[in-house]
Amino acid sequence: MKKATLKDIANLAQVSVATVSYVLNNVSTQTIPEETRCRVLEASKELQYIPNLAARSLVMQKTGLIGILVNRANNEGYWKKFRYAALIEYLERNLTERGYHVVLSSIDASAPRLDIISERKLDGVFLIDVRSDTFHHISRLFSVGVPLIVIDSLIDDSLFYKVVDDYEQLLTKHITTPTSSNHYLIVDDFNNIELVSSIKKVSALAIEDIHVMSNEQELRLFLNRQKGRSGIIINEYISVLAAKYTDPSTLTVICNAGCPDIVPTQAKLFTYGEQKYEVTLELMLKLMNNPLSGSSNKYIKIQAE
Amino acid sequence: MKKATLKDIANLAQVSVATVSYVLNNVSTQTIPEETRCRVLEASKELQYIPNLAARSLVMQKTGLIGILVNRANNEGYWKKFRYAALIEYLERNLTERGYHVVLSSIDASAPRLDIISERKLDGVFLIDVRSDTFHHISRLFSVGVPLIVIDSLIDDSLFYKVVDDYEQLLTKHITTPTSSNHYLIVDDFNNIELVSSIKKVSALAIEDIHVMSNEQELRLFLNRQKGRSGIIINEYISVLAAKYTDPSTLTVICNAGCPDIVPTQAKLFTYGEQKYEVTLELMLKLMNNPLSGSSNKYIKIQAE
DNA sequence: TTGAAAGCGCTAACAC
DNA sequence: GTGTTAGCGCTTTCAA
Repeated sequence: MKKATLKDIANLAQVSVATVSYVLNNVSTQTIPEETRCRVLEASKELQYIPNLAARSLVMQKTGLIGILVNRANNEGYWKKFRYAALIEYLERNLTERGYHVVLSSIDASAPRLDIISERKLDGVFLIDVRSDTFHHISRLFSVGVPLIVIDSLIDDSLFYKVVDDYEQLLTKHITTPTSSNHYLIVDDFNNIELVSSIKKVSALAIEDIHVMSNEQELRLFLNRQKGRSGIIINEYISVLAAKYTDPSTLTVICNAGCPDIVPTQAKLFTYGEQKYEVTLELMLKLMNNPLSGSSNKYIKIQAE
Repeated sequence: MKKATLKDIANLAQVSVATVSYVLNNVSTQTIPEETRCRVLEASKELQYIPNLAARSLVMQKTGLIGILVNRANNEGYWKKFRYAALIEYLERNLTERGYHVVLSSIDASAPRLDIISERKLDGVFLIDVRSDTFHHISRLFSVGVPLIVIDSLIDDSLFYKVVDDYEQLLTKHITTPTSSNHYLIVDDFNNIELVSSIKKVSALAIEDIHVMSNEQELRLFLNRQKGRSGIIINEYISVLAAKYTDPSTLTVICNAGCPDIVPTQAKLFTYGEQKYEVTLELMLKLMNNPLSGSSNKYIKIQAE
């Protein structure tokens, strides 16, 4: 009933553990006669051998584990809770497909502990919506040399790649045209306040026309003050809430949670979706193959669709 | 630049690795004088020591890894994609809080490979929405003795615990009362068809009054045939879609995705939520402490709120 | 072509 | 009290 090991196979097949390892891993530098190869393979099948990846990791210095670390605060609104569900699902599914295993871990936004990266010897890390004021904790990780991609966070740092939606392009070119600037804007409440500030700024709207999401009550109060105006909302889940208090046809929704389907039908919408996920994934795969492959510009800006 | 190990600390503190291990793990059977304890602690701090959990796992035969395995098919509707986002978030957050690390892995619903459980030596496993016709692959895992909880799946098996929403109680007691049975029902498309069948059956509705979700087009056609009737919908994301084609005030929504907030405001709703998650988590914690703690009834039925 | 053996970093039994 | 040492299961060098 005990799990079979290389040793068990070696015993059964009457060879050494080394040989078993060679066969099972198809080591190209070794030439094994078909006869022994078969004996080993058969024994391994009979014993239902499954390798122990912890042991392998120890010697290989590679774990095959990729971390997705999401900054979370207590009692988040559901729009925050679901904001990264689609991204996580995409990354996980594609990484799993490629033979990696994904470790999902929420980290306390106000006191991030990233020990998991070293403890588990993660081969790569996605760090999502991180506060920049806590980011210095992380800089020492670079010495560890782990490929790390920061998502949805503006950070003053030149070491790590950062994938971030290009709200500027969207807000200035497509939405707030000079001729129709009588808008209000509802901004998603990212943990990374620099991102929030940046969005506020590029919107070129007055302070009183901008609301940063906090809770339903505040949202309602803000919307009540905007009667008759049209609005831009970042995060489709927030738009669902907003539709309770204002006419959806006056809304333009910027979908950053990968679920445009829930946007009220009368609203106009833009989405950051699949494409963002693809870019993020490809970047990670590239970084893991060649940790030093680095362009000087570490910001990857995603265009909306 | 290289990661520090116990040996490095031992060298620096002028003690043996054993002593270092004792100190760092607060081994109660050993009595260490304050003086050496400090030396070790200091050295460990200076070298920024972080334990290698792969090595520890190897000797302890415990990895501290919990798997959340979600059956997924290709090209799923977004209602399926988001169905377990809240559950996963809850389990992950609470498990992480307790010092475990969560491995998230989608497995191909039509050809599940559960090697990950043995490979990674997971200490516990949640298996979500699994097809029963592929479940026999799994039975041998019990010999491994891994605590495994099956979620949202009716399975003919007496070994594993199964957490499942009690649709029967809800449908018979609360919704389809004898006096108002002129309903239609839209059922979420679980991979576990036994669950779908069971829901159909307990609803006591005629075949033509039941629609199993497949895609938006089919949903629309079905709803067009139900003009003027009231309907019950399982899965709040599907209800959003349905609201495009029918009057939301005629709908009763059973929320199984943890996001009742998106349900159209005019609709009536029931939810399976937090409570389900708590029960699932507690069961796992219990099972991990005492793998043999088993009541004979392996079905845990969750009541709606 | 095969195998003995060193060692990845850690724990714990046992000797001193 | 502290250190020595035997593993945990695996890969890989080097010798046979």
